[in-house]
Amino acid sequence: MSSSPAIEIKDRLRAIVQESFGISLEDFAVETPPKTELGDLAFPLAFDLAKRIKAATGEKKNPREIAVRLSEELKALPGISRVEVAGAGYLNVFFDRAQVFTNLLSEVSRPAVINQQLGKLIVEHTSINPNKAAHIGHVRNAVLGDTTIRILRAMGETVEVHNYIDNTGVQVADVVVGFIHIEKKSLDEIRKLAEGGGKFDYYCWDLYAQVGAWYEEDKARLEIRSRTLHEIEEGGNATAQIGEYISSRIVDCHLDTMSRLDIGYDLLARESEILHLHFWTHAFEKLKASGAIVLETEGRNKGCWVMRAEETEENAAQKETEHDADKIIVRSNGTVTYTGKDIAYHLWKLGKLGLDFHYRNLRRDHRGHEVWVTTADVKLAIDPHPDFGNGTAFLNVIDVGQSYPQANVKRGVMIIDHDERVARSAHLAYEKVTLTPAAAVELGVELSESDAQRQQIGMSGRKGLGVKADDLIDRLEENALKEVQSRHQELTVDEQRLIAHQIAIAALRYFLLKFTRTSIIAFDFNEALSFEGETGPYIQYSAVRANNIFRKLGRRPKS
RNA sequence: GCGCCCGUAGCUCAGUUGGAUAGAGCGUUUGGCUACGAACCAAAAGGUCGCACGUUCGAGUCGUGCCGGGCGCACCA
Repeated sequence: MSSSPAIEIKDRLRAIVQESFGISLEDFAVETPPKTELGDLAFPLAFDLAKRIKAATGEKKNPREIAVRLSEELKALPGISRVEVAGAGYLNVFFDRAQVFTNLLSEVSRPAVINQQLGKLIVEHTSINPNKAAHIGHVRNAVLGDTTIRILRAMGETVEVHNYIDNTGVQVADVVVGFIHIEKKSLDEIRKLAEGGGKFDYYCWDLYAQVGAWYEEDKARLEIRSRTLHEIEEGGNATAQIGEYISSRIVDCHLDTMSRLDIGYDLLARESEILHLHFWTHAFEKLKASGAIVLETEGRNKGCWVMRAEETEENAAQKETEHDADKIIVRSNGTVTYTGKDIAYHLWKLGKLGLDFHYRNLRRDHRGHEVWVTTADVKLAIDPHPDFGNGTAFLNVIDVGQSYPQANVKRGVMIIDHDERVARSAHLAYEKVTLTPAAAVELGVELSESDAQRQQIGMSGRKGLGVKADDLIDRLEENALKEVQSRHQELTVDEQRLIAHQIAIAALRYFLLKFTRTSIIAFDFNEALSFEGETGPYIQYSAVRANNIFRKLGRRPKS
């Protein structure tokens, strides 16, 4: 058997059906019978065939008869010990288990094929605002992205991993405001603080929450925010320097946190470069030339360049009424919205922009892999560098709340160049991680009466409410270390720590993946810290035991 | 108002293109470490798959309409 027994049998069945009934099948169902006595695989195919034969010829066929005929043809296939027809027409297959197992074993130990069917995929994940420590919700993003990448690579695909750094956004501006206007610190003082050994990302976490409260006290202070943001966007001034320094240090912290989880990146693409290297100017021309955006000369959006909502029959009638889904790309004051900047970035990702970043090395990560970062400064640029961008599709791991802007980004890119590479690009959406009231209390949060009644409480960076990633990993490692020490006193402390670390990250990664992407995870400490039952450590335990069995057999599968 | 997501055992969740008696973990109860590692295993109890109608030989799964919870629909990102 070549690939998997199920696929082999399916192929054979497809051929039999074509030959015997003249019907060409697409994919069809395989299932596991409810009891092992009924077989290893079951095909409810005969029901479907009966229906199709009746539709085509009007002839009524008994599903059971069809199943019997299929079973006789199928018996000869190697790896099958027998085939039975059960119930009203199920086709149940029994494996020659020894042979199937042996084949599977050699299959598993074979190296991954080089597939490359999809060209170079660009997967963007993590993309945390560089103004405070990463929390558990950010880790859900990173783990989902990293695992997707591992699966694609295991399938032989080529993947380039991006982490988008929004270093010129409002969130960075807020922390800059905190340092300058609340703490009255100079760049040197901030530098001293960041390099002083404490956790700078934790410091900013608290400061960011303070800034939120500070604005609340006096709304007039919001003027300071927009002025600060403007200076950061423009660059080349003292405020921008502070912003640059803070966001870079926080990115370091994020990379350290992600390294603990064995997550790495190829390229950090920074928003400041998208601005300063005029990516937008080029994208703007393309958007205009393709007719993707139009300048409104009247109405509410007068003076803006907008991407018109897709006209469907349903909304055509509503077009004139109050709700209008047109997306503004350029504001009437001439500045670009985030959607516009993201369209420019995505055109670059697919090699459709006609411009490139400059690049420099940032660091080697925990695996010794070189991480690159974009730069606008030619003097800092390192050449040669890997060929970034020019992907054949992009996959963006971004929370589901951004489905609407993400859809607009894809649509904008699609209008400029309508090809299948864009069509198969996608927003990999996931839901957020919230806190159970119990978890919030454990974090020392005082709950209002209405909050205590709720099933879940949203994390809020602005309020400083959330489970920091490093704290959680620390707790997991401590718990795991206790367990390891109680079982393996013969190991050195370093060995114990290494094992505890591996167990801890398995627990966390598995915990974040075991839920459907689109379901909200209400974070519970007990559940997340558990090593028993349906957990990562249980899978590790199973793998270790299986390996020990192979070792005792005198051979082991390559992992 | 429009759109999206969620609703399945006491709790947290699986359930692939519609298929046989709706599953797992946690928790509860019972039993098991001189056998392949007890971070485990064996077993018991536990269900109006939110509600209703429809399509189908067959619906947790598809359609329509409701109910409950959450989130989008900015000249924010």
